[in-house]
Amino acid sequence: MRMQSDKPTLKQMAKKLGVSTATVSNAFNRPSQLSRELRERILKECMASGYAGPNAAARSLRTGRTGIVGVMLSNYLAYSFSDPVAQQFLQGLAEVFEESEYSLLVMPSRDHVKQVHGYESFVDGFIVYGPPQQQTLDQLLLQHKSVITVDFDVDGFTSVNIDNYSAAKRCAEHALANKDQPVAILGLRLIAANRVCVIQAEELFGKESIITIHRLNGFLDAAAEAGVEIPAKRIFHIPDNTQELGYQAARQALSRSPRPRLLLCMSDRIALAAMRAARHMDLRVPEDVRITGFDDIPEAETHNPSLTTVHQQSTDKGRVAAEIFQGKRLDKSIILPTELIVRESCP
Amino acid sequence: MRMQSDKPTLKQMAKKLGVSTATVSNAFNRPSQLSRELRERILKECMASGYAGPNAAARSLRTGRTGIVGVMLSNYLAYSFSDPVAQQFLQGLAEVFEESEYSLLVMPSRDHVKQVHGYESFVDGFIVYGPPQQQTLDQLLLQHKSVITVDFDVDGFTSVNIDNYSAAKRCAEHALANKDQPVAILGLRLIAANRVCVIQAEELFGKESIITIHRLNGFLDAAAEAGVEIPAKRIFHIPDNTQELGYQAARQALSRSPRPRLLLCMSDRIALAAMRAARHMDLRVPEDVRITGFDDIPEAETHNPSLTTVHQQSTDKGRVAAEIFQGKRLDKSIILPTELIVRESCP
DNA sequence: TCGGTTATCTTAATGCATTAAGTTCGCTTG
DNA sequence: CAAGCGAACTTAATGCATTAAGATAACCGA
Repeated sequence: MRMQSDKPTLKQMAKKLGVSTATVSNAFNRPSQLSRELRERILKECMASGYAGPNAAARSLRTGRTGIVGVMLSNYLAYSFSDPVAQQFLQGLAEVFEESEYSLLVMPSRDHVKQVHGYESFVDGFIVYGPPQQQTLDQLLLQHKSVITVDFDVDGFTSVNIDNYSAAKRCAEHALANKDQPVAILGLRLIAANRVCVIQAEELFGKESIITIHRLNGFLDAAAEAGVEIPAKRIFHIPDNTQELGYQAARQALSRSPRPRLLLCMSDRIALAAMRAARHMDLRVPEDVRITGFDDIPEAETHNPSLTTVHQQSTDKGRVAAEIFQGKRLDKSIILPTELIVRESCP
Repeated sequence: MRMQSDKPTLKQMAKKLGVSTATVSNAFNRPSQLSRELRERILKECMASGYAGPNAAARSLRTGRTGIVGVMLSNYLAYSFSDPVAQQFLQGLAEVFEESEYSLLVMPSRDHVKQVHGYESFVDGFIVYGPPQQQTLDQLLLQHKSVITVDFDVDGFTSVNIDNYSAAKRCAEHALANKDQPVAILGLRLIAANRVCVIQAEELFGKESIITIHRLNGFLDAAAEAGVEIPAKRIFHIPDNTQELGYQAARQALSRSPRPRLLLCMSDRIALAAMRAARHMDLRVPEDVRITGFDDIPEAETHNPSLTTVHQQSTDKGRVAAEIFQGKRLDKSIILPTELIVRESCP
């Protein structure tokens, strides 16, 4: 196959300059290996000839590294870029990787086929944020590159995570202390359905690895211990962490009779949407309905009323993942702390 | 140099399977070129042997493409991921590229040296968001790959932009209609200083290519036409689009005597910070001070009081850039429309 | 039965650069 | 002055896969 472009190659430059390829290569990569004058002459000529430096693919082929980290986001990219928690995570990642030689290759993990047989395997390793499909995981295992998983655990990979169960339980314990009933749960990605709905208890089997299930169990165990029953038909499944879907679910939940007096939400976004829904239904928060969130995104504090929620260090998750990836930390897997933040929405 | 890893290669797999390398390659890339049974046998054996597919660097070396788009953000990555406008832009990009074969390699454009001699040149082309250093631009020109610039224009590159001058002018015309004086401008990245300060008129020379200068000129021309004077010492430079810096600048501006009765801000983030500053100084918006923004980020609408601002289609910027990049649009450079949105902060 | 397809696989040229090891040569040093 | 050394280059092996073109055998229609 002929290259359509007529970009010069290192070899051509060497010939034109009357030096060896090694010397041209060194001019770009190891300045100490040649005289200053020659190096300058080479760089000047390259610039003049439109040679922008060694071909990255060829270089990588030789050296075996690319300087690129794959960031696999367990959702559509467009979605991830709009999610406050994912944004904070990316910020943390970027902060650390930016200081090293690494660039970030962001990719969604939905479509496993493209990813693994595709050009994405350029990367030196992966940071996997949220659980991808099993098939994608298998492929990742095959690549034997370094892989850090975030917000889920898989045997054989180092992970960065929080204790979702305990955090959720702690939050629910606080919220349930006032004995308000009934209680509804606005849950995120509990089952496979792609619309808002209540769940069937048996649908949850075999999904123990998902963080939202951990949170659900935390809620339910706290309820059980408090002697409060939360039937499956008061547990709502929301397929994605968006305002719109959260609003929808909240309206449904708040329309049930008897009306819930406490909404346990699995994310701040959902909780904020629920507050909006409550306002539109002329319900006061917290007087008529108490609401708790999860994540502690910036708006949780500034919103009126402010949101009682579980604080998690999303930015640190990114930082830590990046540091472990680069071997700047000795930890194997790590569990970051969380903290219950009590504010106005559920005092 | 010996590879430390013992990953199998396509050649080794071919040998082990007793077929040619071409056949193994075809098993991965062109299924129609071999029998179903053989293909399955090959893929199975590869999986079993831990061969995850053709080496991306080698493949790319042959084919000349990588399936990766470089997204060059004119700032620190961590910053860009936190900026609402950049986020929307990235969403738009992601939406379109996600549907094609492309992955996104995000990189900051601060440190030009690494970028261009580095592994980043893997990409098939660049989307450059915001103006990078001149040196980076020169390097980009050298690479003769396809380059789309966003929010700035450079000869030889296709661009996606808005008419910052007219939009700002239109906004200022509206705001100045009520003759409130004095007026201060909270400007973004007008000069090189890395702290909040007022500008010296002569510092602006030679920076005509920057969008914030266009906005500034729009503000100033509207003021001139309205017969309002805005001296340099009432034009504030804010080095980055953050709440904190915006707040700082707003406090400074509102502390001047006589106190400004109108703040023209170059971004919504700054404007929102200014509203916070005003509140902390017991000033009512818009009664005591009117405030306008730029961008129309989501919070502009939900904030109380809501923000008068210039709406720009940030997500579309990303979409359009991605489409042009892929040749799905015939446009050369394009100017997206903007719209003045009058809300409570400056009715 | 025979030339012509088709399906299936192989041969071998090629893409571009890195780098360990080797060569020159001028210069220091005992 | 011979040996030794360092600076400045060159040689050549190597990394891994793609793909046009060729080979082979089975199959097809007349």
